[in-house]
Amino acid sequence: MEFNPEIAKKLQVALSSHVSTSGIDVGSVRYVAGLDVSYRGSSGLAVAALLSYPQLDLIEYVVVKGEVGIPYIPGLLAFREAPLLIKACELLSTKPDLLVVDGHGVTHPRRFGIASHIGVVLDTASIGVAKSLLYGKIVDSGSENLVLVGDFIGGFVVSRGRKHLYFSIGHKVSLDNLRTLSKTLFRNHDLPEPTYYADMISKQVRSREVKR
DNA sequence: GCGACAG
DNA sequence: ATCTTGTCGC
Repeated sequence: MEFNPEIAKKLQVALSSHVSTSGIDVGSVRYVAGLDVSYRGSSGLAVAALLSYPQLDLIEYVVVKGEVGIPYIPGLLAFREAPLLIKACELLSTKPDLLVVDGHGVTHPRRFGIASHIGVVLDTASIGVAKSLLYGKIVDSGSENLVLVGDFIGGFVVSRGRKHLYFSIGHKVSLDNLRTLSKTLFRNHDLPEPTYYADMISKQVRSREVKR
């Protein structure tokens, strides 16, 4: 059976009802996983980097390689990347209390971006961190640039270095949780530490394979 | 119909 | 995301 974009969209609409925006206790979070994928043609390399929280030290990482048969279609990114990322996540020896995903959560046309998708599938709290806006309207509240999806606040913009990062609610996370995380997930880079590690490891493994 | 469009 | 060297700036 081939990939059907229209059916995929209906699936997102249906699954979006499972997203929870009620908060967790960030104070009890001990492990955070950063998720990212790099490519070499149609070969995807997914990385799940596990870090301690709030120390943010790298504890372990899992790399999963596989052929990606679905093309990138704005709004349907999860169908291309989530399968490999979920596998990598499940192979971690310790279950993360929070997932930091490359991309958006509820700031999505059907309120079900890849961060929400993975969070719901793994029944784990998650947030999305994207480098550009996909959907929603930016509104300056005076203290922050919020991302509105309809009349719902799905996230906000974080200025880090010279770039803007779009933090969004994924699953089982509240706006206040997101605010706390946006201030405690950074260390010495422009990206949240979990994302930085996942991204770094992914590209490192990829270039290491090109040489052999 | 036109433009926008995560990675 | 990826193709790609050096270079400008904090």
